Amino acid sequence: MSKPSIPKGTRDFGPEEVIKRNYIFDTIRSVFTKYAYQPIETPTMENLSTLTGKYGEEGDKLLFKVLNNGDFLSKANAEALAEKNSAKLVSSISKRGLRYDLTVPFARFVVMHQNDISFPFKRYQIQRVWRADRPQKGRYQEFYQCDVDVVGSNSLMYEAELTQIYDEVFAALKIPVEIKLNNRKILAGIADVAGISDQFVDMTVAIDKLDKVGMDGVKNELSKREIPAAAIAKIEEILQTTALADLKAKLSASEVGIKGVEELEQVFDYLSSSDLSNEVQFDVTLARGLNYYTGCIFEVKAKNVQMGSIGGGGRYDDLTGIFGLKNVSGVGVSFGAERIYDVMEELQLFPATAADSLKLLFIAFDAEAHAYAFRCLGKVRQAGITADLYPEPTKLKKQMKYANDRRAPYVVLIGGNEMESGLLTFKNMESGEQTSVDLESIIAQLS
RNA sequence: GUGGGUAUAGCUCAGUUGGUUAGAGCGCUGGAUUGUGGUUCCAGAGGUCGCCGGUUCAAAUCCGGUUAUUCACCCCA
Repeated sequence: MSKPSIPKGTRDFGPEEVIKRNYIFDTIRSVFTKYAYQPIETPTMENLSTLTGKYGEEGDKLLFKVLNNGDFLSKANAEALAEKNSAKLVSSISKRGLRYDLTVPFARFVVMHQNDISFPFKRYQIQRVWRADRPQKGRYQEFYQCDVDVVGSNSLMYEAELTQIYDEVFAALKIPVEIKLNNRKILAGIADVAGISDQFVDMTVAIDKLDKVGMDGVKNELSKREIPAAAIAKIEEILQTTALADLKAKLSASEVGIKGVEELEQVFDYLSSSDLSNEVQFDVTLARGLNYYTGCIFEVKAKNVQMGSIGGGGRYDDLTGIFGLKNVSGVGVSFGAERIYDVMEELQLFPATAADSLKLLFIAFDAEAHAYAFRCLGKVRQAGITADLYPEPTKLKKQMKYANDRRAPYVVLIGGNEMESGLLTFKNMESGEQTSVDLESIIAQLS
């Protein structure tokens, strides 16, 4: 007999974990709702054509494809099959794939329902996504994303609003964080000033690693990507800048760079009067790998913990363009629920929840008492108390052990004496004390 | 896609230069206690040593392959 298992990169969640995870999702959801974002859900599967080509060449490889139903092989591309060319074969045997993120399905959703949507459209979405990546610590093939986006407005008010959302969620979860802001236009300005506009992407990929490899590592990466030494020196100089005002002077030669600085200034202006619990700061070294971002970019890091970012996002000017709807700007951020969970576990921030899973367990000595206990159980539940009855009047030891394992704080024991007198044996599992009281006073005590 | 680690009881893991009947802790079952759990004591059940092959008188142990899993890199949340 082989042991059962689950696919690589997937996980089971026990009751305790689900309760904790729901605590995170509920907190996030309640903040989203307060800021007037609306929930949507999209299918687990999308048409493969919706997904392919949206995440780069690398991303296409990481898409989970769903095999067509029926006799899919008879319809397969014979040539590709003979060549054993998987990439070429895929389109003829798979027309669907699993969701890779929530942003692309959202763009598809907006385009499909554009006539039913009032813009600006503010939506949030908390669903699972799948990636056929090699799993490693904190990275899975199946995981949740919590996205909140607004499309159909260029207003920088939303950058400020999303910053407030980040601040409020992490304050509610009691995780001290650092919220970092930057603007892709500033990065474009840097490339401009350094004279390497055509190597902009290479530059951002290198800068993005600053946290991990340090300034020397970035310089190394830059020269490996064939960026001239003079440009590297210029980039290094600008990356030392911490104040937005200083940066403006250094980027004066670049129109787009100035624009980026001004945008950020306006965002900070919006935020100036708001009461934030966490540090929000400009960080010129923040780059973010994703290339569809065109304006402000966000990243959140937990303080006092060794952990990558637990949230990120940015503005994208033409998200829906690939699906045929031009000139719709969007801005959104994402919460890394799995990492937030790990951080909260490490900092022991989860509230005690075990008690509500079972408050009172009835234990019966014989069949007659069991029927009696079942009637009591109904009354207790009617009073809104989370209660249960052990399913058979078996040995006390076994029933008590179950109460203990479930961490029930109270137990009611019912046998002949109790049925005769109407006074039930009510036991406090923590102190071990027990008293003889009627059902009504038990209900009164636990309500 | 690239590179490394690991695989022994339900779980976490020991297991000597290759040598009788492969161990521990936890968990499980029973008992001490026929109306009392969490503590304690006693007893018991539970293993194709991932799989296939090779070396050897002899393999959990050495070698090759294979599968699973895990960590790191690329990339990403």
